[in-house]
Amino acid sequence: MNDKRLEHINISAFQQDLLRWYEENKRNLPWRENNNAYRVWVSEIMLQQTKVDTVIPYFNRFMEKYPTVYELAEAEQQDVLKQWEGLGYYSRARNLQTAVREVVETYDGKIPDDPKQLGSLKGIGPYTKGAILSIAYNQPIPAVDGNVMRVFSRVLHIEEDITQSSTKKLFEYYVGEMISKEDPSSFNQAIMDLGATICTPKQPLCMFCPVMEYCQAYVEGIQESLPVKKKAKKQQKKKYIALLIQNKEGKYVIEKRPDSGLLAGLWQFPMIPADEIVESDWHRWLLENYKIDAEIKGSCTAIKHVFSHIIWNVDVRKATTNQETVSDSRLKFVSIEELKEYPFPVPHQKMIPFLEEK
DNA sequence: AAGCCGGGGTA
DNA sequence: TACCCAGGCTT
Repeated sequence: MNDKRLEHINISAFQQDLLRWYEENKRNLPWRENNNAYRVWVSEIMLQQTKVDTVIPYFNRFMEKYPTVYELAEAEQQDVLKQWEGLGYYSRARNLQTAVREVVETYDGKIPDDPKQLGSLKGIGPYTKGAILSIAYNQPIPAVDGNVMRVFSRVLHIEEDITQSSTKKLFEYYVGEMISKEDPSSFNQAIMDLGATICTPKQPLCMFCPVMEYCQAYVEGIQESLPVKKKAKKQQKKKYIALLIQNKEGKYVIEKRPDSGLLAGLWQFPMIPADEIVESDWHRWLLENYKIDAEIKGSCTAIKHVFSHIIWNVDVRKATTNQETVSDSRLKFVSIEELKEYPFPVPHQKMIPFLEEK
């Protein structure tokens, strides 16, 4: 391999300075109370593309409701999604439960410490596999995420585009060379803490960095221009009309989204794709697609919601119907109280306060 | 390799 | 706005 970047660095001294800093400065986080593999696993899934502060309350609630793999394995998927409501990337929740069920059935409830077995579980990719093996089982395996690539792109002056999959393998190689064989758990977590608190994306606090003397980018004064990352393309915009359809019993129509794709398995208020359907056709379109005959009223609020790859602009309108039942099995009439038991995506949660309003 | 998949926080 | 975040799955 290409070890030029490692020639100038004293790996053992780097490890020592990093680990000493970590011991004194590590963050006090709920999933660090112990190294229980299930807790590590759940935390790592929740932390995918999600900040620590966002995860903490979800993690605590989740652990209270599902303390071990057995409670989670036996839960209803809709209840798990309700626990995940607002956290995003809902396939994480579905995959986690699928994997937990496999652990219960195939491994007698014990989370595998074998890399091949662990990595074959649904939702456990290269990063999460490395994180669980190192943190829970103290195996010297890299756990390369965006944080780690940022830190090492600077320490080793690596200019490869970190959005490329080949680049991730390069970092896995280097971390494999650098990781402490005595305390891989602390090493991996130390890099994460360093990336989150000091080696930040913008204006890194190099003055407080425990490994600044080993950092090639700092020596060259180019830490702000690393890592190199290709720009993401802009999101496409989509317009919808969301309908709060009330019947004479005061109940509202909600709809379960398909089992795959965006917001899979979550519930929402019926939506008309306003890019495709002109206003004069709304009533007919609703009748044909939802089998609901409703009188659509004026707009009561507008909601903009930015996803990673789409932007929704939703015009929310009240509507009334004389129907008391719906023929489509993905549809339901529910009271405002009942509605709160269903998992809703955030943009639709924001519509709920407008239900009671007159 | 590129696209899909949420939501919140920051400069 | 734009960018970022303890990524993985599908195509």
